Amino acid sequence: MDPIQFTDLMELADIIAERLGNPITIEDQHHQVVAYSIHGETPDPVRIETIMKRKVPETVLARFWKAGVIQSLMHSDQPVRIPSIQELGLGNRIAISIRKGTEVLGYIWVQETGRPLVEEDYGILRWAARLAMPRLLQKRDRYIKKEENKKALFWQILSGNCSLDEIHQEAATLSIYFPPYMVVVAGEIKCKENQWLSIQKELDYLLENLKETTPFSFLPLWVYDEKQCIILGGAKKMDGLEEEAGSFLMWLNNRFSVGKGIQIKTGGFGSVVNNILDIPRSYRQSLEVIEIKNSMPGEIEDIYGYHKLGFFRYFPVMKALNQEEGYSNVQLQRLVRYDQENHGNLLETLAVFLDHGGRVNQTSEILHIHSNTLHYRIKKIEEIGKIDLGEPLNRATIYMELKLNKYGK
Amino acid sequence: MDPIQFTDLMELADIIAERLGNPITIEDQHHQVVAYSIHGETPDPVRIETIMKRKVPETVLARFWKAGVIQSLMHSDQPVRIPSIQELGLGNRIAISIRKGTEVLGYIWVQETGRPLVEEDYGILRWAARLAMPRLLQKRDRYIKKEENKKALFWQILSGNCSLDEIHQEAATLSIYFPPYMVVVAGEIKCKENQWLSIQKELDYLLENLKETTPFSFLPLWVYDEKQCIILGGAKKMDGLEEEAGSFLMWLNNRFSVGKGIQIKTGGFGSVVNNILDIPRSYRQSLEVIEIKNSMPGEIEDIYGYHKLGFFRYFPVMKALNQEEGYSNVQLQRLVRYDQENHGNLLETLAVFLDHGGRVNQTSEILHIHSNTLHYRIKKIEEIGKIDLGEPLNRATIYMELKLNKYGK
DNA sequence: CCATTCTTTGTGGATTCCCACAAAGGCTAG
DNA sequence: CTAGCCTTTGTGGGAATCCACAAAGAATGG
Repeated sequence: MDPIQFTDLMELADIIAERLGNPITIEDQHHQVVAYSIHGETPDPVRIETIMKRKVPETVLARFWKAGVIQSLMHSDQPVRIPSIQELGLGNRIAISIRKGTEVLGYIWVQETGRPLVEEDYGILRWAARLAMPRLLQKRDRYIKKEENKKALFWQILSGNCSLDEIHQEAATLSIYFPPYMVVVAGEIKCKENQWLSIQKELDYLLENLKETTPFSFLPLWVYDEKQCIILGGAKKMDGLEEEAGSFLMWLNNRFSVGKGIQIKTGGFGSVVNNILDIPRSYRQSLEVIEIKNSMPGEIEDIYGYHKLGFFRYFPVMKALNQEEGYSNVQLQRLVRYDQENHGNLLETLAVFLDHGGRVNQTSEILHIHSNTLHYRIKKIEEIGKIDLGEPLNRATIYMELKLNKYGK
Repeated sequence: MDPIQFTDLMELADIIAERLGNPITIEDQHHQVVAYSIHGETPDPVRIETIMKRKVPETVLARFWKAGVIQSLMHSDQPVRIPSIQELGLGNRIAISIRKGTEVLGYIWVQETGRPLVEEDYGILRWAARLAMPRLLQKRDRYIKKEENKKALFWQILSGNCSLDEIHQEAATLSIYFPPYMVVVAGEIKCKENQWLSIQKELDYLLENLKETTPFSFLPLWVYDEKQCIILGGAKKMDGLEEEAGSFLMWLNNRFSVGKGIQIKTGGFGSVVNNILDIPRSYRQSLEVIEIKNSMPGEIEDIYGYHKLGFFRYFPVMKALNQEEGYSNVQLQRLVRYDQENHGNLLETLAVFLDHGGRVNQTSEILHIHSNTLHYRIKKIEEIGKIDLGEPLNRATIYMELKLNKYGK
C-alpha cells in the first residue's frame, strides 16, 4: 500500500473514508471516539450518538458483547462484519482492531452505507489499522499509567494504612468520585493459571466500558488478586445497595460465562459503608463470605451478602477461639468414634435431621430410611453422644458445632 | 493469776493440765498440735489420733464447723463447751481460742476426762490463753509470710507472665505440689463491703483446714480478688475432675451459707489443664463463666463448667466482633421497633417460643395466651421481622442472636 | 361517634410427631 | 451353627402441630 502522510487521525479517517467510500470512525480501546470522517451519506442514529457523545453507546456495546462481536475483534486482527441491528438503529458495519501484537489499542469502524465493501477493501482496512497504531499507542500509555495509579490507590485503600487526606488527594488527581455509600464485592474466578491474565483484560474491558449497564450506580475502582476480582460499587442512597451488589455478581457471571467455560466460582460482598476508611472492613467481609462458602459447599450457595450469612458470620472468630483453646466438641467426638467403630452413620443422621429442623418425615425420606429407624437413631445419638436434643439450647449448640466442625476442616 | 515461768509450750500444757486436772492440747490456728500435756487418764481415740498426726482429724473439724463450734471459738474469747460426740469417739471437751485482738492464733483444748470443769477453771483457761499467745504469734508470723508468698505465686501463675522454672523453684521453696491435672474454680461472693475481709479469713480457714473433705484431691493454691475467690483444684487423673469442680462449688456454698446470709453468688470453672502454663486460660474461662452467667440471669443457672456453656462459650468473641463491626441484627431491630410503636410483645413471644423449641402448647401456656394467638404472633414476627422461622439455619441464627442481644447489654 | 385495623379466641380437620410394642434381618463370637 | 446383640421395619393410638376460617374484643384515627 502507498506510503502516506497525515497530521492527525482525523485526516487519516478522511483518507480511509474516501478510499472505502463509506463513513469511518476510529475509536480507542474503550470505544471513545478518537476520530471520524466527514459524513458522506446520512449517518445512522448510532453514528450520530457515538460522535456526539464521543463514545459508543453502552447499550450497543453490551449487544455486541453478547453477540461475541467484541470478542472476535479482540482476538483477531482481521476485519469483522457486523450485520445490521434494526431495533438499535444500527446499519451494517465492518470493523477491525488496531493492535500492537496481541494488545488491542482501538478499532476502526466502517459504516456500510455508501457502497458494499469487497475483499480488496479489507486490505485497505488492515493497512489503515497499522497506520493508526502509533498514535493510539501514545494514548494507551497515558491511559495505562492512570489505570495503574487507580489500582494502586485501591490497594492502598483496601490495605487500610493511609490517611483520608492522601486518598482524597490522589482520587482528585485521578478524577475519581466516591459515592456516599459503598460496598466491596469480591469474585473468585475459576480458570486455568495461564488464562488469568487475559481474563483480567476482559474484566477490565467489561468494567470500564459497560459501567452503565451494571446494577451499580457507581463503579469507581477495582483490582485483581490471585484469581480474585475485587470491586468497589456504590450508590447515593443506602437502600437497595446490597441487592445491587447481589445482582452485580449475577450480572458479572452472565456477561462472563458467554463463550468460554470460564465462570465466577464464588462471590461475596461485605457490608455497606459510608466512609472510605471502612472499605477495608467491607473488603475483609467479602473475602470471608467467599472463604466460608468455599469451606461449606452446599450450605449457603445462594447467599452472597456478609450480613445474610447468619451465624456463619461468626465462624472465623469461633474457629480461632477453638484453635486457641484446643477445643473440640466432646459430644460430636463420641458420635464420630461410634460411627468409626460400628460402621454407623449417626453423625450424618444428626446433621440431616437438624438441617431439616427435626422434621422426622423429611429427614427419613432424604436418608431413605423408615421414620422409626430415624427415631431409633435419634435415641441412639442422644445416648451415645450424651446429647439432650429435647433441650433447645443443646440442640442449637450441637447444630452450630456440627456446622463449625464442617467449616473447621 | 500467778506469774509463771515456762520454757516452752509443752511445759505450759503440763502446768494447765495439772491445774485443771485434765489432759490439754494446744493447737495453732490450723489445728496443728503445738503442745500437749502428759496424759493423766486414758485418752479418747480422737486425742490419740490428733497427737499422733500432730493435727486434729478433718472429719472432726468438719463436724465442729457444721455444729458452729469453730465459729464460736473464732468469734469469742470465752471458753466453749463441746458435748461429746459418741460416733466419732469424742468425749466432752472445753476449748478456748488464743487470740491477739480479734485475730485467732490457736486454741487450747481440754479433754474433760479427769474432773468436770467448774466456773473457776474458766478463769485459768483464759489466763493460759493469754500466756500462750506470744509464742503462737511467732509461729503465725512465719505462717503468714508463707501464705503471702503462696498467694503471690498464684497471682504470678494466673497472670501468665513468668517462666515455668521460676514457678517450680518458688513452689519448691513453699513446698507446693502441682498435681498432673488442674482446674481453676472461681466463686463470686455476695456480701457487704465490710464483711469481705472477714470472709476471706473464713475461707482461708475452710480451705486450709478442711482440704481433705473437699471434693478435690488436691487444693494447692487460692487467692482473693474483688469479692471473688479463685481456687486451683487438681487430681492425678483427668476423669471426673470437672465433676469434682462442680461439687466443690456446691461444697463451698454449703459450708459457707451456714449461719450467716452470705452465699456464693455465682461460680464457674475453666477447662482441665495439665500444664501450669495453661492455668491462666482455665482462669480466664472460669471468669467468663461467671460473666456470662451474670449477664444472662435465668438462662444457665445450673451450669458451672466452661465446656458446658454450649454456644454461650463463644459469646465474648462474638460480641467483640459485633462491636468492632458496629453490627446489630436487623431482623431483631425491626421487631423491637414494632413492639415500641405498637405496644407489642413480639420479641418476648419469639424468645419464649424459641426457648421452648417451637413447641406451641408450652409456649402459649407460659405466655398465658391461646395457642392460636401464638400462631398469629409467629406469623406476625415472620412478616414484620422478615424472618423465615421454618428454615432451620435462620431459626438457629435468630435464636442465637436473641441470646447474644441479651448478653450484649 | 363510627369505621377500620390490629389482636385475641374459638372450631375443626388433615397431617405429623411421639412412643410403645412386635417382628424380622444382619453381624459377631463362641 | 446358633445365641445374642444391633439395627431396621411395621402397626397403632394418643397428643401436638399446622392451617383455614370465623367471630369477638381492643386500639386508632377521622
